[in-house]
Amino acid sequence: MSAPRNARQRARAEMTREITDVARRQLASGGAAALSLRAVARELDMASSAVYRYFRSREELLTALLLDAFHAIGDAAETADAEAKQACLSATRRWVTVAHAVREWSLQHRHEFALLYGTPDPDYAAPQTTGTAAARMPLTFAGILAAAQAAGELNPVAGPAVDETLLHPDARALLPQDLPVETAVRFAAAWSQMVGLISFELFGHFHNVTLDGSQFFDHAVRTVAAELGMR
Amino acid sequence: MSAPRNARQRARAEMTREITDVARRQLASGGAAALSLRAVARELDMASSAVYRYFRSREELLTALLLDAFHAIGDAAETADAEAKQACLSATRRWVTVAHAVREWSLQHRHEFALLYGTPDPDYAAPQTTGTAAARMPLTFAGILAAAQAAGELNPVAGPAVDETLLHPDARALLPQDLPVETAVRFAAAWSQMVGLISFELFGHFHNVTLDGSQFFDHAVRTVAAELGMR
DNA sequence: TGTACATCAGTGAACGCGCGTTCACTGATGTAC
DNA sequence: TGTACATCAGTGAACGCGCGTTCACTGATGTAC
Repeated sequence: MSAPRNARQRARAEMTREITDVARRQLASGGAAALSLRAVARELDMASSAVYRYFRSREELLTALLLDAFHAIGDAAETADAEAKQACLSATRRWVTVAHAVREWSLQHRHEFALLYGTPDPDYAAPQTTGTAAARMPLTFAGILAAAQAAGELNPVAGPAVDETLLHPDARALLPQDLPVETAVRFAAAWSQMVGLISFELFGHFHNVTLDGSQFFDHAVRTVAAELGMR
Repeated sequence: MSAPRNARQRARAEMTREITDVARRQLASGGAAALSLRAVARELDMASSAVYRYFRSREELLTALLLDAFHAIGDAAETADAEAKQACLSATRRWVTVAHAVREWSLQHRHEFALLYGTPDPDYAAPQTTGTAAARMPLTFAGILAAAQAAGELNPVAGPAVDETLLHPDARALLPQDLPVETAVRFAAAWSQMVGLISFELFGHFHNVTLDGSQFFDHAVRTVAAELGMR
């Protein structure tokens, strides 16, 4: 992962970037199913076989796009959170701000969002380990909750008791160890429901539900944040 | 829509059913993208062109499957609700029971669920009007909320004020006119979040969140029901 | 009841399309002496 | 600095695949007289 040393390596890095850029555009306009190596090569005026110098298969190219997208949505969340933090917003308002940023990114990158959180492509087995990329967005929300707790601004929530084993250790690890497990479970549900809401809107299932997706989302997210016990 | 009169019409009805059955099986095993008229014809030992006597295009066949699936998930919800009603369960328990029934159907029919609530297929424009089919499942939940209200067992919910225009008239129409708009909005959000949770689990995004999808879902749905003000 | 005609299910070949991937190759860039 | 060899980007043809849809046709079923 060191910097490219000579002309050949620089050219290689640039070509790789051009290929993923074109591929991302094609993904954006027609979804993962519409992404074809041949079409990418065509747009770059090269033989389709040449792409194989850069990616061993269509699957490997898709994986690169998947990782990029995880980082992009993570960036969107982190950037919005940094601004919210600087503006000294309350935990609830930070949460809502970041949620809107994630929704906006998703609206502007529907097919990339679909690649991350939509119906999986039966012909494409997403890699088991997406490293830290996939965790960045949820981790941003976890950070907000953690900050609220650290500041002693987290009200305990009422609700059914839950078992420690309900949460996956990986999910538990995102959150402070001293956070009550009830709150941790609520957090996981809140995050899932938020992403679920975005899917719903993106995939067109809101047409008969609300006339104002943004306001509806705002309301839902605000409610969820309150129920997490944040101020 | 009258009963078939003669042998030819009976044969036609039966053949149509056979085609949709085979198509549904193929949809179930590989998703909408993997459904091909040629494969269906092959499985039925007929020329691929023969299918065109029954469906004018692949799209028309998919639409038939879509409608079937809406009815099937509606059936699952209504059947569970009828049992819950007969067992005189509380509104909350009715809600949770039906939610589990919907989840179970979805787990057993992943690809059909994906057709209804997953990433839309760019090559397939789902019909604008799915008639009453699509409404059956949400309507079942609306009925539970309405019954709770009619019985005076609905606590008012606290939360941000909302505008009447936030909800689509179609969604509003599912619910009693005298239901507070705040509750109506919460209902819409609750239903969307529930379907969103199911998508999430089905599409494999829960692997790192929970170890027990059913229990996690139970917890989330129970919480949501409580927040709707049901007992 | 029988005949003439219309309807319609099903056939098989064909059209035109695009895909992922492989392979032997050419020619340019990089490296070791 | 120059030469010999190795590395590697890119080419173009080919393989093998499957798809949706159309079309002229055959032969069976249904209908009107």
